[in-house]
Amino acid sequence: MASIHEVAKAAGVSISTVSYALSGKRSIGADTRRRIDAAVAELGYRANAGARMLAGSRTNILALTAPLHEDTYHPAHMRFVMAVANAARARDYDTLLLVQDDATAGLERVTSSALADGVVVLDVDMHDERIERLRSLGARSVFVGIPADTTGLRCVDLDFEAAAALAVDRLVDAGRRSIGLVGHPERLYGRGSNFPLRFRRGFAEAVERRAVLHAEVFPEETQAAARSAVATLVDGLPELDGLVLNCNEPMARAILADLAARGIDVPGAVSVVAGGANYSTRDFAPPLDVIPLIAEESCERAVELLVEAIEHGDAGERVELVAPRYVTRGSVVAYAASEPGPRRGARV
Amino acid sequence: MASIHEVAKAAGVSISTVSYALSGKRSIGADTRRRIDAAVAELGYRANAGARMLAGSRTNILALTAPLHEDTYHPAHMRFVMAVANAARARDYDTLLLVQDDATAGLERVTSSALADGVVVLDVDMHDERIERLRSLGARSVFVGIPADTTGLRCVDLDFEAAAALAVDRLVDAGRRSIGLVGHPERLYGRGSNFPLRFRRGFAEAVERRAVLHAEVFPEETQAAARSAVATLVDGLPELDGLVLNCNEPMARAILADLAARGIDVPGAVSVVAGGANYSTRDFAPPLDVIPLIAEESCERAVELLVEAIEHGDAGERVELVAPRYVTRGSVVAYAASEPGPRRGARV
DNA sequence: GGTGCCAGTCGAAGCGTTTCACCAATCGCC
DNA sequence: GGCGATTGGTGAAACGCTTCGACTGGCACC
Repeated sequence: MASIHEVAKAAGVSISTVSYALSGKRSIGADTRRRIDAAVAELGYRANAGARMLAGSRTNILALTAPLHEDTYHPAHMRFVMAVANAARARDYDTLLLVQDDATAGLERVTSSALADGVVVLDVDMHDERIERLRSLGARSVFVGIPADTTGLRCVDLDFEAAAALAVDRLVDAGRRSIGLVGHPERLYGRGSNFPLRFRRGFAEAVERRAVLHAEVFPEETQAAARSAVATLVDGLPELDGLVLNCNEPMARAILADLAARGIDVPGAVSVVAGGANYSTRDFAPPLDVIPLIAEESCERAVELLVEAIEHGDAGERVELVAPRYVTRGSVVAYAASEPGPRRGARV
Repeated sequence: MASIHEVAKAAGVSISTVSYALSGKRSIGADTRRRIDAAVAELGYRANAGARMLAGSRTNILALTAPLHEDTYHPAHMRFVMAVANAARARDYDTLLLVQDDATAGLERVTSSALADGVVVLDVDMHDERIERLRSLGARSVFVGIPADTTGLRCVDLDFEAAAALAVDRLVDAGRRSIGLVGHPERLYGRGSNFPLRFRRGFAEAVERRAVLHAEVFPEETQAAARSAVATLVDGLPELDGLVLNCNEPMARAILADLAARGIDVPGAVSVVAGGANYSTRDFAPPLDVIPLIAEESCERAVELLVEAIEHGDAGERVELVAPRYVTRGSVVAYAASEPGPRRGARV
């Protein structure tokens, strides 16, 4: 309510002095500064946002475009939204939420009305319509996820290919030679949500490179599909002794439950790793080794990049892949020395 | 980028005419309007947000304060956030997200800098610290949830007491006489998230009023707790033939699974209703009758109330309870005529 | 043919900042 | 002791919009 004018009067200085004292863009005498601080505290002064935007041509607001697809996994989505908002706040930015149809349409509004200084793009599709939109608007933006064509784009994401490779490597290093992949439902790969695709590619390359047997399944998100997925793997890969999970939490649990029901010992007979998982595997039975997908990590880096671009006018293209980290919880073990053969022994 | 000045020049009219044409606050000649519209389209004009805020002293932004407690159920939380953002957009408002510690601290910032026109408060505690904060800031706000003291507050929420009563009534009307309640973990009632409390109270009153046997359990969110909860109910209420669920989805599933494991037939032996549920019960086995907690309903009404207050300066206090709706899916049935006795018969 | 009214248009005064250009005093240095 | 640099301060010009008051024709009415 109080304006900078009143603060200036109360402190006995000019308006511009108050502005400089508050922004820190010029040095201010110690005494003057004290009087200004006192006046600000006294009056509970807070710069008017609209005036600041108008004069400063900066809003300190980031738009967050977060559509919700039918197949979006809500808890994960939530984490990313929160993570962006927190990262923004840490750099003194507020976050404007663009959801549903407005996730695309709203870009024009907030961008060309200069409501937001930049845009954080969540849940990126391979050929995302927001890419073109943002390009034509000339808006500063950062993508959390990697679309097909990244020219001119700022992107951050977990390195899913490396994550898949890491999972395979650990299993192979533990002596596993027949490795299955449980991926997302097939249709996801079509639509072009791209991380499943990258993980899948990473897996394919890794099993090739390590020259091990392998099989892949992409079950729908039902218990029945989980069961038949396990059946497919076991039938198709009789020596199955390693499993990489790149699916949602309920599916991961269902797979484990089915393994247990079949009397397949984890990790003895089949060692298991969850890769690119946005959930905790600590309370799984057994707790799973995991290469986590940490929302905070990607989002913080993304916001950092965007804010840098906004404040220092950095141009351009940049794709940053966050290196995967392996968390051991005991679900991958080497074969016991006394038991050189694979699963068959343990199975009985 | 283009300013109103350029639009005015292009249309051959004055700035104020453009402003009036765009806001509709004064009538405009048909021809003038046409020229202005053409110029706007041509130039891709969009009013500068900062300037508009400054001059109009309205921002068309709603702040959404949505802290995430440890025990917040993410998917539900997500729904409410989305619902608010959508409702706001439908009324031409944008949504600024205030999360975590900023959920409280940010209120001062966005409010006294006139960044937001009003505040939507989510996840309301019985004695929420944001209440005092908002009161002292004199900010327009609406609470989705009902705190202990509602004087001077605008609140909207599902009528959980009525929901509980409705659940009990349906069971009793179906001839059920021994009704159990599965609530939230005990600590939730202490902390003062208030809807569990209201549901619990509604249940207590209803079973009293209908004079039926009853028991209540408040399991932690684990499978083991679910099992022991069922055990407690069955032991404490040997004739148990009706069950009201006011818990999260995983717990509800776990309870059903345990009933099945015990060979207790749903709905024959025990009829079940989920009350105030924020999840779908359609794919449950069996699908459950439900009194849904619909985020969109509460949030839309809340935003409507808030926007009304902002735009028409409506003052004050108002508590609106959304009437519960009962959705039948077949998990509540009357006893078969041939089988007057309760559960025992069906159990064998 | 006044009088009053209304629709349509305009000019200009804010709104509350930031920032540029300018000035005065002080300081260090040869 | 004179000169340039530095420090701390000021006034005023933007920034791009909304809105008030004033103005002008045209129209209806008696």
